Amino acid sequence: MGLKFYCMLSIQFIKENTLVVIEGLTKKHVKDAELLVNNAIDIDTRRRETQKELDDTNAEANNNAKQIGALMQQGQKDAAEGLKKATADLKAKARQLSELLQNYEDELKEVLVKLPNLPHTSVPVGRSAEDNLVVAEWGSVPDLYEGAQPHWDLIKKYDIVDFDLGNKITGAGFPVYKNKGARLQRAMINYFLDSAVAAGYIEMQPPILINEDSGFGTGNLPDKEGQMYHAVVDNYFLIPTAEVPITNIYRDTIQKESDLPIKNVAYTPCFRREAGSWGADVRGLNRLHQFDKVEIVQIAKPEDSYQLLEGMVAHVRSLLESLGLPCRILKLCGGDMSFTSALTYDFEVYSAAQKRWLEVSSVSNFETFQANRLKLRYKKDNQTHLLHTLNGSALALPRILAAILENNQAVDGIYLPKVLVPYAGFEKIG
RNA sequence: AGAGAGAUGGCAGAGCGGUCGAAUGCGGCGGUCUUGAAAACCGUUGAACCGCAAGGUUCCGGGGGUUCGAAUCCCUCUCUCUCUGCCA
Repeated sequence: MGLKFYCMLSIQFIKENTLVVIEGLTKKHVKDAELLVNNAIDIDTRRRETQKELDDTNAEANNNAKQIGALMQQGQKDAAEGLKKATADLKAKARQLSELLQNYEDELKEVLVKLPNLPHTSVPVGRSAEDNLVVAEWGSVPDLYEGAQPHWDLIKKYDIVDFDLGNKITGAGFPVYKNKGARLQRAMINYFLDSAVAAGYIEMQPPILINEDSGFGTGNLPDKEGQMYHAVVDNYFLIPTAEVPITNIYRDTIQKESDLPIKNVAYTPCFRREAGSWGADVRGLNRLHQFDKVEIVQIAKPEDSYQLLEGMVAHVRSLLESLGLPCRILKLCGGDMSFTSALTYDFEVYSAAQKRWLEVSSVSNFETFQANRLKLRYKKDNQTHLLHTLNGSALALPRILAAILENNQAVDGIYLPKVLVPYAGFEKIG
């Protein structure tokens, strides 16, 4: 009992905004949205009726128990015995009702868990990546010299990332960064962290293994179980992103209004099994099982969250501009958005030698979808309300590295973006 | 890893099986006093669910059990602390 729901959209919201919900779900291409929603409301009605009946039964039993206590003290044993019997019957009835209630709750949860978050009204209609909206684009693709190479050749040429060694130690998708490759990576981590701190984010260093409760909190369990590495002996999971431990810091809390918004930044390695997503065009640093990422997270009052989302977009944009990479921002359409997101901007850099856009950041507002699971709330006018959670990469490292290597290559070596030189301690690879 | 102790409201800390959602202290909020502040004094102060409301139900680490009745008794799990061992 109590709050055992791990559902995402709250049933109250669905009841009060049925049409909006159906419309939103349809935009996300949920099949039979109307049927699912009506079914949920139906189950909830029965659930509430059962709960009322159970509460009444319990109230009566409690009342009896009090009377029995009083009778015993007065020494009226016979009267007490009679009441005891009646109360035992009530208990049996309550047991049945609470089983029934549990059934309804499970049934409801089963339906609700299948419903994704509703898209923000500004989300473009569409089914796939093709329908995403380009909302900004800047920088120009460099003219590469004759004989320019894709990054998977460059890393061999300059001996800065070694996949064979990673294979030997672990397996595919676990590269070893060497020499200036390792130093450049470290430089980027520090640069990204410092930039976020300068923008008002509080830096955190969370655990990179999480327990089951945390996995449920951010919605990575049970759905994406197969995507996380699992340390079976202790039943811990390796994080797929810093979002998971950072957001879970605030699980099951009631925040003070004056502490909002909360802004955190964290660097962590990220681990993804990427089961089933290995394709022909996945080469080199484009997709890895372990990679480094700096993540920004905000927890905000509902009325502020979209403005703060724009602030996060601006922050990521300024990072990318400072690196001098050609870049574009996409507003994802309903069909391409994640299950949990209400609005997502993807950032892509153009990697000149492989002639491809690479996603390097994804900035999202989840509104109350995660907060509902997390029980993350704040108090206003003596009432508790769910908060909004937002996060974004700022930035994911390997693809940035790939783009820098490819775009900045010259006959005599690879030149680092100027902002990274003081961090790296060198200005050229090769 | 071995031995012992413990888990109660924002924190600290009480709680003979019935009158305990829980004493007390601190903190928070509101007020009196004050030119203002402090002090002092008064009041207020957990969460979820059902209900228009009155009110009701549930929650004292998690799960299960005994009982008419459990924060209080029993079982189990998890976690924390102290001592011993081991080790970045």
